[in-house]
Amino acid sequence: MLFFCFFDIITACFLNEEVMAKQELDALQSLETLRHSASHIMAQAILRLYPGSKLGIGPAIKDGFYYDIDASKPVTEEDLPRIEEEMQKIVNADFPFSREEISKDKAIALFQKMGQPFKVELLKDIDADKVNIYKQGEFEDLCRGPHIPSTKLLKAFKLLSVSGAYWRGNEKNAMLTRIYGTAFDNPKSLREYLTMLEEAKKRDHRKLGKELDLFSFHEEGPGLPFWKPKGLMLKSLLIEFMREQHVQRGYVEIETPTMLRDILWKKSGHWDNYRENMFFTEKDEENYAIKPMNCPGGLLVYQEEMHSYKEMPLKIAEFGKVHRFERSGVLQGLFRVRGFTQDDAHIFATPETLQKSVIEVIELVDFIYKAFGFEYSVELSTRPEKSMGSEEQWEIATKGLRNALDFLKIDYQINEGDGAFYGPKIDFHLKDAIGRTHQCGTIQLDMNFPERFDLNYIGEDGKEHRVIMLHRAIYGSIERFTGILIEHFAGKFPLWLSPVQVSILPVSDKFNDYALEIEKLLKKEKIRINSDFSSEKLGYKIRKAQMEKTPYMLIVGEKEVEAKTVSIRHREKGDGGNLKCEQFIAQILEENKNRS
RNA sequence: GCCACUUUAGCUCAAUUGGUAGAGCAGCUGAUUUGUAAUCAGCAGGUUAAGGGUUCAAGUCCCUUAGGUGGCUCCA
Repeated sequence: MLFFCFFDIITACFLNEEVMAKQELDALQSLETLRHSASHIMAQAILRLYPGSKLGIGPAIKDGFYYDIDASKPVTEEDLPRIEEEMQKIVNADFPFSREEISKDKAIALFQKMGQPFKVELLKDIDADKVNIYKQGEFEDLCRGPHIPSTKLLKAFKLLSVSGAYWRGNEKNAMLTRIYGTAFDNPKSLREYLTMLEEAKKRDHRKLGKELDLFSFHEEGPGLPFWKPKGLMLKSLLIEFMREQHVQRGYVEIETPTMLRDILWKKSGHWDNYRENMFFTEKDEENYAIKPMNCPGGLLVYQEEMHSYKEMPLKIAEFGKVHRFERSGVLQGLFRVRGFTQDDAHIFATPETLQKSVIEVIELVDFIYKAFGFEYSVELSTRPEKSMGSEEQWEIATKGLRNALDFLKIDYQINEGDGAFYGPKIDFHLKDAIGRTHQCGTIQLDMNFPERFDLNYIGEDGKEHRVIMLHRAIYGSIERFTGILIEHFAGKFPLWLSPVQVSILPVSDKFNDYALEIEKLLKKEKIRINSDFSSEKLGYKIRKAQMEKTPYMLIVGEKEVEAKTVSIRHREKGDGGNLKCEQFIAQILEENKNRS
């Protein structure tokens, strides 16, 4: 079908048969090609409007494309419409994309002459004799291709934002201007994508956090969230949910100090490897570090006594508040903060109990994520270049994780060389209501700490053995997870998570007493309620409760007082008729219990 | 940290080319006693993020600081 018209002609001829075979993949590929061509067209437009600009790279990315440019004049978001107009002219001109293969030396000379130093630098790094030059109209660019046959095929595009980006991502290099855009093969898809972006903006947890009065930030503490009553309720409920699971699954819980002397951090290796990200404080000539992780403190607890293989796996949880110095530019709402609570746990295992322990954690992750309606994907990361331990240790450790995944028949992707320096790990990426993914849960096998802290247990043979240690977090950062939940539910939390579950709305203050009676009954059942005794009309009270996204509204007036009932209004289903108060309580308790 | 943008009442936003800072909502007071998404009236609310400069005159132009937003290899 339409697929190959998006390929550059030569490639298309080559791939013709295969293309037919793998339509889906090729649809993706054609979109990628289209976007890549869009980035070339944008570069052409920019060179027209900003002559003398130097081009970096301009790839297609997941949802669009970008081009990095050292612009001759600063480019701001206000300039984007003009650039779009110029791009449209290029599209209308129907320039064919043509490919030419030339020698690398010739290409270097060509781009030198064109005054494109970044391209020259790229060329010098290319390990081939021949390179491709793509041309459309007066514009030519070094490019692997493929491209669409003609500029006219770019039917739906939009430039989105301008930002800074270091040349080749290195802070020591020049800062270029990166212009982001997106393109689709039809206007409808583009519209849908832009609508999705709008939708994402509406459910931005920073916006909803303010509107729903959940949390705040202050200049006095950049990256340090303040939890307000309703937000803290959310956070506490998440912790409570996890604690219930801990009890079910044989965890114990501890709490270790927020700050500990530097000697600990020197021993743990944080002093050498993580100091840049830590906060420090000093008193009586002693240096203290505010903990960026809970593990070293937890290890001191482990070390307090002898451990037997009989207690393994030993599962020690800690909802620890950690602080990390994140660079000011990377802070982002609750997603990236400097102080956060982890649902941390350390599991100490023997080689015999390792696999079982991993399986248990994976099952817990599955249970928790499903409770929120998240789908998720799993990644296994293996030994990186710079790492500690023997090949054999890594082999056993990685196999332990892999066997657990295989045992549970879980699909996972392998990230070769992406593990931590101290061990392999399994990461969980959850998918939210509008298709975005977030990395949250992690299981990391640690071969470093048991060595450094000489952590042992007494085996069946009466001898000391090195213990195996797992770090695990399921929410990850509770702050971040809360942010994700806010966006996932767009602020409409399920009943069990709603800070206010029921609003009681008397039709007029004549019925306040009856409302108070109902309130009492609900409070007894620990239902979180909020009554509106203001002298406003019912419509106003409903609107207010509705905007606060309260799941249930109970309207009480003359009819209800007489019949001893409540009129139920659900935030989405609307008027739900009248029920006896006890009936409503039974219903809501059931819903609450099921976390549905 | 770096690049660009940004910061006006508690919140959302106005304020011609530089010429006395406004509105809605929220708050408070009063009236109203209300039936499924906003009752009416009045009051109060600001060193325009902070500091400096240019100017007869700065919310508006320039500089510094702080906060926020979008980004900072998804590798021709």
